[in-house]
Amino acid sequence: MSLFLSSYENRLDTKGRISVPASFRASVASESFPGVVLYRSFTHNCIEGLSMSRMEQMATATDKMGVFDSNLDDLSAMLFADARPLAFDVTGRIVIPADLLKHAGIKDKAIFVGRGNSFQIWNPDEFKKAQNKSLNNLRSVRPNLVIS
Amino acid sequence: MSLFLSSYENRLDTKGRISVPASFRASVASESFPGVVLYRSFTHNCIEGLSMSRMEQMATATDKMGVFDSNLDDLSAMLFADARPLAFDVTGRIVIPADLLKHAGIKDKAIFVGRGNSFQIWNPDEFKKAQNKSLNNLRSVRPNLVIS
DNA sequence: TATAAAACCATAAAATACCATAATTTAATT
DNA sequence: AATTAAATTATGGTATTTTATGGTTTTATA
Repeated sequence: MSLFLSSYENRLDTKGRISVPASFRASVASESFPGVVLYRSFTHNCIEGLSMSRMEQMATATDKMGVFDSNLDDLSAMLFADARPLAFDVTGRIVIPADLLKHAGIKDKAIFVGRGNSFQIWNPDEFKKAQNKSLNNLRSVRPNLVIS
Repeated sequence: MSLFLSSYENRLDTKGRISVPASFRASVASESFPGVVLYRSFTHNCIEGLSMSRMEQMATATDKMGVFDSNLDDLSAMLFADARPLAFDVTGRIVIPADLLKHAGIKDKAIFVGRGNSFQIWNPDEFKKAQNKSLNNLRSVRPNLVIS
């Protein structure tokens, strides 16, 4: 799976349909499930997005940790229960469920934001605000990302 | 077998019939047994659900762990003794046995909750409570699920 | 023969597939 | 470099299918 990069603002129609950016579609083009998996972010007012194979990796990871880990129980309860597999239609659109839209405060416009191995969907205005906040944090904290 | 994802609230009719969500039916569509296996959860007031092939995997797993682990013996005794294979009818419904319904406190509504490689069936109100609890736990503990 | 279980039939609502067009991007040509 | 042509992408509306759910009839069982 290639990375989700860059940001794209698209419009929702009356049925809640929205085009997934062509480059994001290309990122999951080699997958067996032709679509994406969405769920409500635990930490932000936005929607998280993943490929199905990534979701399957998570299921495998939970298996390995055994049935009786209670923290894991909570995590998978939230994640798998909330996850929505959404297949692309012929033109590359998905219908974002109403409760996800509500969680992210999305009405008629949404911005798809690349996050590498995942992506997010935001209300465009909310995203700008959050991004400014992040930028200010970065300027004061200056965390270090170590490669390899 | 594809993952059980998302949550679906359905109604029980006067005969105790309830539709298994179409997407869950699709998850077991390639199986030789056209239905699911249910048993009472050991940890929650809900019903656990699996595909038949997953049940067979568990049998294999218990075998591997040896015959002389008494805890495991108790576990598998409960599990296999309590498990009910339920075939779908033509429209994709099952009849959940009365003792399982009682254990989960289900009357006329039930919610099917995806758990990745398995699923659960809850009383909708009880599930909301349990999910809120999980969310609070997660926010304080922040467990880390490491992939690969 | 009474009772429960399974098969059968019907329908409203929701989800999905289909078709058409506008806008944008990319490529080709002058 | 500017203009045109072609291809891709985004968007809008409609038609069809699937799904959930209610009820009835038939078959099995005690």
